[in-house]
Amino acid sequence: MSLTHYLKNTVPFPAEELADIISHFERESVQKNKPLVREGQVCAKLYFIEKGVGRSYSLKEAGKEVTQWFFVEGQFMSSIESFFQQNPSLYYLEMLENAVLYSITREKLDLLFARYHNMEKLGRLLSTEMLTRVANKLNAIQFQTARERHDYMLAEFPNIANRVALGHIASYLGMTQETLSRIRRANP
Amino acid sequence: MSLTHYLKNTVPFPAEELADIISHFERESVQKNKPLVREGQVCAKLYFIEKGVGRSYSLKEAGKEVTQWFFVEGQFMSSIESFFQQNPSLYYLEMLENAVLYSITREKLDLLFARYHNMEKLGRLLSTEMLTRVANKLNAIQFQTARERHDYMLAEFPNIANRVALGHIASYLGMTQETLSRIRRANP
DNA sequence: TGAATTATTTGACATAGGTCAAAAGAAACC
DNA sequence: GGTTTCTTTTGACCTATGTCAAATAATTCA
Repeated sequence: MSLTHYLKNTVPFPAEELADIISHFERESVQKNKPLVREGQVCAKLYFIEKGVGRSYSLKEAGKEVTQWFFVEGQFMSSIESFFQQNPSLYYLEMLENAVLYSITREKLDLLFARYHNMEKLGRLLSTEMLTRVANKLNAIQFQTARERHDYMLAEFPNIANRVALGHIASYLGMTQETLSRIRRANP
Repeated sequence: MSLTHYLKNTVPFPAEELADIISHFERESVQKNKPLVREGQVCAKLYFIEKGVGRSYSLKEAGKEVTQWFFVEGQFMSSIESFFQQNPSLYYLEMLENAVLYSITREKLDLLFARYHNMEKLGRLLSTEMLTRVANKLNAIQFQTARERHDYMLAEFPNIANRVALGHIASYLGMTQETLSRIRRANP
């Protein structure tokens, strides 16, 4: 889904606002597995994914990678707390496939928030939506068994199973890859 | 903390905007343990807590209550997804102490969002802040041991331990009350 | 294509935290 | 103030999922 399309569908921007907003984004082609942000850096940009899948992850003891979130086409991607609070990021951000992104810096975004009431509304709606998604995952992680969490994931990210490594999904779901592998075997 | 004070501290509202905004809220004294919202109802109001502690919780098998979140003085409280998406609430909402709240309906809030760009910004900032909090809890629940989660809770809700029942805190932290009791004994 | 690398599956065993039951302590109420 | 009710603690035992290690399977790339 294109950025223009996405914006129009979310808030009814007048054409000239839309054009100005889009003009503040920059198109980027990025290669898979090249970190967009590293842990400890302040995340400088908010990305919109036109094509590709991305993830945020962190390194635990013994260099073990733990995936925190997946981002797919038609979604915004960032190390959200870092980008909005300008704190050092707790996560790495990378694309898992060669991808096409549209990026915007914090300054430009703030300018757009201040300039257009509609844009501020978009920001509010996106935050609220993300809040709902994170709350859903929290619910899954806190109250569901490994198998139920696997089902939650299929609903939240349909078809991601075919695009990303089992180990990434397992850590996203808070289980080992051995456990996920056994669940897949048991679930037809 | 009063609502006026809180609003002023978050976004620099001109005095007349502030007065108009405040006038759309209603002061309510509510008794402890009386549900403000029941599971399955659409949550009609957003509350600001001037005095008291509240929680959201749901009923699991065998009528077991599971606390999902705590809300303290100077915070907004609601069944957030229900209030903003107008879906049936997944949770009950109640105060755990006799309390003083300021409430606003969705219609009035939407009117304020549309009327004042500043208000939209407040909404965005609150969403983002809540998102950060939920993400922090998710991180704790997913990656930390029972003992570390207990420490996370002390940081997120300092001093709540003295105000609410151990069983409520245990279920909030995703552990049994027996486990929380043993942690408290072990941690001086 | 075939060797090297990386990802997934399988098996044997360990453990944090759960469950169930009962005792001890607090709080509420007549 | 003593009885009832609710909350917290303690103990014995159990289980879902983790850990470690090794065997397959799938990808990558010379």
